[in-house]
Amino acid sequence: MQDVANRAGVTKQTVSNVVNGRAAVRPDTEARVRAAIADLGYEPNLVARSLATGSTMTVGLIVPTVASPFYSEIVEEVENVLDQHGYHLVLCTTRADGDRAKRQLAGLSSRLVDALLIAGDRDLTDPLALLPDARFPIALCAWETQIPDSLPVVTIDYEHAGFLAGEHLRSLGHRRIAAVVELPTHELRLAGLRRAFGHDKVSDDHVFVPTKPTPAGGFAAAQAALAADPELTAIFASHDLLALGVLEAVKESGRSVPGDVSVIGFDDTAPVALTHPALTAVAIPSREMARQATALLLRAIDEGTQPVNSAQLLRTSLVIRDSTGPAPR
Amino acid sequence: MQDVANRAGVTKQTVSNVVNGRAAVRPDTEARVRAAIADLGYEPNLVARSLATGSTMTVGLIVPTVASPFYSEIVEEVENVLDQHGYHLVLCTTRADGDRAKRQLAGLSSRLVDALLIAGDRDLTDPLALLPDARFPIALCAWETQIPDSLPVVTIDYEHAGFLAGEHLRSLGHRRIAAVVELPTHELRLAGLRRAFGHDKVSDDHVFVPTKPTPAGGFAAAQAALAADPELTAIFASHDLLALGVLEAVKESGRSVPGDVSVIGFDDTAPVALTHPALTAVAIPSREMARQATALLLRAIDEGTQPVNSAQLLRTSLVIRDSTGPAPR
DNA sequence: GTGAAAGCGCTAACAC
DNA sequence: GTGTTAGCGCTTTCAC
Repeated sequence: MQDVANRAGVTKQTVSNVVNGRAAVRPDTEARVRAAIADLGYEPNLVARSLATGSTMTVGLIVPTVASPFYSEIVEEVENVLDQHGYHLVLCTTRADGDRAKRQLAGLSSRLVDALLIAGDRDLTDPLALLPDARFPIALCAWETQIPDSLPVVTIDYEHAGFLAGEHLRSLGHRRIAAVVELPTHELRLAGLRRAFGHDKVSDDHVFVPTKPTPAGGFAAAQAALAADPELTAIFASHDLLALGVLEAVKESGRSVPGDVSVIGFDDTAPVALTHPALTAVAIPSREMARQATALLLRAIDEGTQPVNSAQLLRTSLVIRDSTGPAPR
Repeated sequence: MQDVANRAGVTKQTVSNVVNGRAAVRPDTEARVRAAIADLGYEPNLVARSLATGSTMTVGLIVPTVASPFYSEIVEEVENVLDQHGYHLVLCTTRADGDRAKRQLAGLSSRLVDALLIAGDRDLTDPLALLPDARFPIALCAWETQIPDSLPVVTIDYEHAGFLAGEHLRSLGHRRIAAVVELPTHELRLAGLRRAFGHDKVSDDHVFVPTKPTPAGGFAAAQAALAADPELTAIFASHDLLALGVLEAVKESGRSVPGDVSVIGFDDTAPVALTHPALTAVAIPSREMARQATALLLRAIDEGTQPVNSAQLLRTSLVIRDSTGPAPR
């Protein structure tokens, strides 16, 4: 920068003004400076700028994984918003590894980021205690388990979403159902389902916990469910990837969907609209959550305050497609 | 830091030594410093450290998208390797937007990152000219179109991979096939397919370009293919997501897979092993590419040199599952 | 083993 | 409009 200043016959400060378009600079001076910048191939050092300004123009995002449509949609949406505002994204995936999550949290805490968004409570329920004293804004999104009231959060009412799914199945006449549910992560979804049916109708022996959060996991769990009760007429899956596997398992067993067995998913991410039959699912506004949470953080950065500490619950809705129908007689 | 030093009755330098475990510090001094750190809740400012050391412990990754299993696997693998070495990941997705890609490139160029990995050439073939003069290591991976010889790259022989798929189908007796191919992105894959069959066997009117790189896109393209030539016995899809849609479209048309029509995919990402029938696919070692490219960069950072400029081609293989079989008579 | 001084490259605040 | 001065929080070098 000093070199540029020398070459243009000005001071560093003027170069800075030109680069940042901040103060008014006389056109001919600006031209000289720009010429010098071009000649020398000068590019400002953002680290130095960050040290001087105290802002890194970077936001951290912690997600459980990126290899699931739900979270990859969130990542993309967050990055969209950040990009629009000139911010960069530091991505951390926790991968069901609490230690890793803690390590990442510590790493980001040291002023590498201007704000932090934590999406999904899978691996980070505990270390959250560390957070409230951070010196940058933090927000949570897609938070399912006990919502800490020390931090702002944008999420949905997962219990209600589960209830919606249950109500839909119940109103179609289903009485004998199974649930393929990741536990304890998705226990609220299950609780909602049970509220719709009455707890006894979805007793523990009709709840199947997949070994992996993948279609394969859902497939195996659904096979177990059908083996345990061949008479069941509907299966609830606690998220879309599981539902994909459930759908296959039901079809594989020779049953028709939804003629013999109805299948309902959860999240309504992009891939499920194309299954055959197209999957009915509770739609979670993941992109909207990501947008709002990110906006919350950017506003907080702007105003130099902690974000308003509120719990914002977005609405969920049921997207009825072709995988659910009336219970067979 | 000065506060900590005062409280412990030492200088900033000693605090620095303690924090970094660098020089030898007398145990009692260290204890006093650590106590002061704990009391004051001191955390080192990484930005200041970066300015002093010239290293940000951050690597940039540019990918077309994160909402596809192929790239999300790469992102996860890169982050794994970085995490192991104490590095952070700055993620940029280009989203089929050349301008956005250019902007991000420019943003990262200004010493925010210690190295840059560009995976996938979808949106960044052009601005690559800007790169060679960057002052940090850069590497490419999963590069399909003309490989620039100014930068190191870890990729596969896409033409050969396409050839493998073609050979497989040909050896099963298929003669009348269609290809669902993203163009121009995947033209090498198509070229390989054609080399196996002879160009005339996969003429342009048997090539269908999906409107979107999703299962839905593959579904529509396969429907068009089947409508155009109801007699075809095999369909090649230029990547897995398309193959998922192709599979559905074939089944939907009342044909059996692989009895009537064989389907072969490309990439062999996790989801395809669970389709029914399980998808045969050319396996691309995406995680291995990501690992090697990342390792290349970390080594270059370590040694303070540009990475060795080589084109490394990993091997591909065919994973034969249940979606391909002998051509019907 | 610890301290003192200098500097990383930039911006902020004010004087001219 | 532009120059001057100070300082962001750390590491580096070298003297002690």
